[in-house]
Amino acid sequence: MAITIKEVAARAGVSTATVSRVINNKGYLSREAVDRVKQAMRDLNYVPNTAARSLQGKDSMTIGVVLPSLDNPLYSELFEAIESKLSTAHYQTLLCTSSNLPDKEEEYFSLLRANRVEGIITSSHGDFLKRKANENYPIVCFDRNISTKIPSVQSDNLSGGRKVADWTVSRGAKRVLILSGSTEDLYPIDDRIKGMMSVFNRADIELETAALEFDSSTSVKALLIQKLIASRDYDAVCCTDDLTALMLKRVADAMDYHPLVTGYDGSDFIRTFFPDLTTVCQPIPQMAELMCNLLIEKIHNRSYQFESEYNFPVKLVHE
Amino acid sequence: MAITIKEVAARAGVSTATVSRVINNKGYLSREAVDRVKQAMRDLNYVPNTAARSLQGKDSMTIGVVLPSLDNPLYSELFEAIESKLSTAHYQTLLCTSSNLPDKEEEYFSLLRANRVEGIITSSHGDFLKRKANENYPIVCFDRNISTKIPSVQSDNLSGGRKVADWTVSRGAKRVLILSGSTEDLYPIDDRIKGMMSVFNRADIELETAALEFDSSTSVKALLIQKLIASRDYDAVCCTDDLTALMLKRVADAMDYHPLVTGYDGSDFIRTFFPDLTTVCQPIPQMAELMCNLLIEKIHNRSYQFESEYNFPVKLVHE
DNA sequence: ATAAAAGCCGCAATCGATTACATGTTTGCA
DNA sequence: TGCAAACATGTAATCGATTGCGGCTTTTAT
Repeated sequence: MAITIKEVAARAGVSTATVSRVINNKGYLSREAVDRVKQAMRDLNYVPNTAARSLQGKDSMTIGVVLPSLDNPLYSELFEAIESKLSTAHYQTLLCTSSNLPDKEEEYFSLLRANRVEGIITSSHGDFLKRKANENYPIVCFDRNISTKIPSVQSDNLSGGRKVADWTVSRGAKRVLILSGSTEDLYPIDDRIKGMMSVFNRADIELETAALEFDSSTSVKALLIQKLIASRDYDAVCCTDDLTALMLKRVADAMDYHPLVTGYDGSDFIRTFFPDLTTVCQPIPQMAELMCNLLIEKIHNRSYQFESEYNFPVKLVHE
Repeated sequence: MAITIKEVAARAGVSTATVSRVINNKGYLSREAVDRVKQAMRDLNYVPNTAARSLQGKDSMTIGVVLPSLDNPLYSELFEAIESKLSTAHYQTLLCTSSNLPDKEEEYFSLLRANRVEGIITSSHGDFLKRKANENYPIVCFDRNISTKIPSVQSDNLSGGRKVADWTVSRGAKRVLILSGSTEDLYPIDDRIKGMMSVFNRADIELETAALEFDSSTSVKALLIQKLIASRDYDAVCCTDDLTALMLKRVADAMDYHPLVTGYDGSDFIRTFFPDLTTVCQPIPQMAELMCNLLIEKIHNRSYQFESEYNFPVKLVHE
């Protein structure tokens, strides 16, 4: 068994209280006591038991983040922005990824709460979140309308969808494929598509839609895409996220087929390394900052009432 | 304050002992007691306090990961691979990112240990790790030779460097720039450069080296790179990581200057979306798996002695 | 019918540290 | 010299959960 404070106290010939004071450098201490305790700690190779310490119930000053995955730079940038913001507010940040599995999401929620995080930022859509909605525990969602009690910080997906479609129409497209990166009926993607459709329908565009299985490997996705565009029927493909757009571009390029392509998300990474991809850019750092501020506000004041949605404007970027 | 076992017990009309038995499914329990306790836990949204539990010597079944950042897909893929592997071994995983700040690394180490993680996987190089080396606490490093007591799981950086250089020479380069993504004298990058140099020197190549500040923004980096290659003096640039290589390629393309370019790391993401970048591919999933296995072994058997290095072979990929 | 076994559950000690409070000693200053 | 403030340290309660022990009740077996 590991050395405890008692053994240190015994060896130094003082009480455990004095040892604790030395460890925390708190209260009055004589030079001599400090020396003796420190010597004893060194002699015994003492390491304080952190579990016992945190049982004393101080604030953990820690916030948890649950994201589906880090494959998409959107999420890694979001996390980095959150971490950085929370860090300046003297909070530490713990991240868990759920691979989009609802069970895992819930398990990680429990883990974080068991570890006494003071609040959670998430992009989960698990139903269990609905159940948590009434707890008044500080939770903020990224781009997920779970409940009126849990705020969704999001960008204006409808408007983003419209902008993409406007641009596509303005470039003269007549037959368009809307390609979703996920088969699930997810909230934000849904709105993006709605936005696109509202424009395309009015413009009398020939429209088709398709979706990829979220958890397919990249090579399977490539094959699916290949099948979808084998007919070369479309003169534009509007994707609901950048990675899908890039994948499509690659596959199409290989076929020497060059439809207009648009993505969605506009992470820094994508814009740096694929500046010629037309995409809708979400203000990730600002969204991260708002989520952090909302969460901290709620932590300090449990009766704080969130709005149910916070919408950020988006902008279309193209070469 | 959070709900404790006492309040659950009160609401269910039983003792804390019974609640604890329900939680741990241990000892004799009546159907009725179980139901009442579970209901009370649900009603109160009870989450057990891990600190208190681990004070009783319970395992947390949680492992911590500390990485410098998630900007590089190398790290996000590494993390995803670790999480997935640990998940099948019934461990949960917590991630912290340190922005390469030694103080933050140390703080996050303390945080993770306070949360009773059973071991830590990290890619930190903070000196504090050296101090921890003697504690016999389970730690495994990714690509960092900190101490003989802490194993470094890495790929063969020397050989990777040589492969890059061989390829560059075979393509007829005469004047080469070695461009490092970091000014710090970091272990793995160092070896990569050594490997490159050993080949270039023998082949009588005109060689220069340069390094970018690690924490500059992408736009600042682009400017620095622009300055470095303004003379168009090199017919090849060997970078110590893929992101630097991509950045260089972009800047050079914009100048209509097309030297040979090589990267290093070979993450899935880069290979999928930049298949024509010549790079050295590290077996990330395998490395992640070994790190997990080593850590778990050490957790189960504290007297297990690690090797000080585990080297994986690398392969050069080019179009 | 009756003892032994099994089932159910509460009391209270325990884990290792922190800290309010109490007690005793010095020091400072009028 | 006297008395309050500052200093030094110890005692014991406390944090939240676990668990050995013991007592009471219900089965089971003979």
